[in-house]
Amino acid sequence: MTLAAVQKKFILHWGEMGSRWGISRSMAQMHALLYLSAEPLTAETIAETLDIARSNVSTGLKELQGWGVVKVTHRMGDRRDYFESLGDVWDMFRLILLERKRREADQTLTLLRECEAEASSGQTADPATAAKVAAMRELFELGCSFGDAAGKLSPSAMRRVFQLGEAVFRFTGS
Amino acid sequence: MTLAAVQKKFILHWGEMGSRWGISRSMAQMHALLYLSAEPLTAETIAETLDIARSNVSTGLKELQGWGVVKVTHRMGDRRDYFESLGDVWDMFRLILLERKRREADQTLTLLRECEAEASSGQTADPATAAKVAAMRELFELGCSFGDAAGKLSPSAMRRVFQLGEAVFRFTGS
DNA sequence: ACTTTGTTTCTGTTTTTTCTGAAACAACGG
DNA sequence: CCGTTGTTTCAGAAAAAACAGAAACAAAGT
Repeated sequence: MTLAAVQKKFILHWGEMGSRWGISRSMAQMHALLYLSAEPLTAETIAETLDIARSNVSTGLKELQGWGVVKVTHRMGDRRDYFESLGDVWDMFRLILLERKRREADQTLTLLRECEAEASSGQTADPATAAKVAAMRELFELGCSFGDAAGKLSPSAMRRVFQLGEAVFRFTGS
Repeated sequence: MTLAAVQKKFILHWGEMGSRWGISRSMAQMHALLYLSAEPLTAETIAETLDIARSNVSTGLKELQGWGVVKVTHRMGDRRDYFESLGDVWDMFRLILLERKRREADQTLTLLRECEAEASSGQTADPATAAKVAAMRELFELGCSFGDAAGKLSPSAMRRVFQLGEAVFRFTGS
């Protein structure tokens, strides 16, 4: 499989972005490739096209499936797994948002609650600490529930929220 | 300077979270320490407290100032720089959001526009690619302007948006 | 002007993360 | 039940990032 210049550019940038956000470069590249591809690809094809180890592809694909952004399909008379990305960008965005919240924000919120309890009851820390921790806890609490609500939106509803943009905030402010 | 158990816990977790989001562990720890601290600290104190190299602290503080979340202050009769974090979590959130958008999303948007132009005019790529790139470009476009709008909100307004949560989306859906 | 105090830059080291290739494993058809 | 085809696991290698310490640099007081 040969990539056009545009496709290469897109895939490389996607890989770069991934690595800045704590997602391994090759995994992000696989995702980009599958997203651009008109039809599902085999792990073998992906490995050849991106020139990365077969095993690495296998691991990455498993991980991408864990995020919910890649699915397996099959063809009649072909035992191989074919992989395809979600087609809808808004759906992908939604899934990544939710998953990331679940893995990181929820866990942080739990810890912040523990800290808050310790800080307010404990004698060791100064009172300022307790207040700071509480403020942070509130931010994460509100952020988590906001994220949950956003994650329930349909792709079209989410798109509309983004489109309205400032208008949404004007509504809130009034 | 000695840290209470709660403070250590908070700082270590913050460092961990940072590294998952592409921010170096030590920088995130410095930020956490300054956030918790009731008063501004010198670079020296930070280095001792967190047990990291003085030079590393210097670099990290510069970077944190670049993000706008840390400021320098001074004391009468003391030549040293004292560093303090922003006190308001919403303000910090806002700044990080904006800065991250500026550094990553804007740059991606530019690239996507280039790709879109190449994909639609060029002959090399299949038509599916052009459509996929265009959809992604739209997502980033709307996301960027939404981010800009959100970044203009005052801390209290932002807090209100988060609090309203689902209600905001119901408004949008109607 | 020089010394003291404080900050930054830079190079090499360490640590962490990512990736590879081989070997183990699984499933299916003949 | 064995060979073929495909996937996964794992230990070690490679790459990237983060970090330490020394040396250079800056500024201010004396």
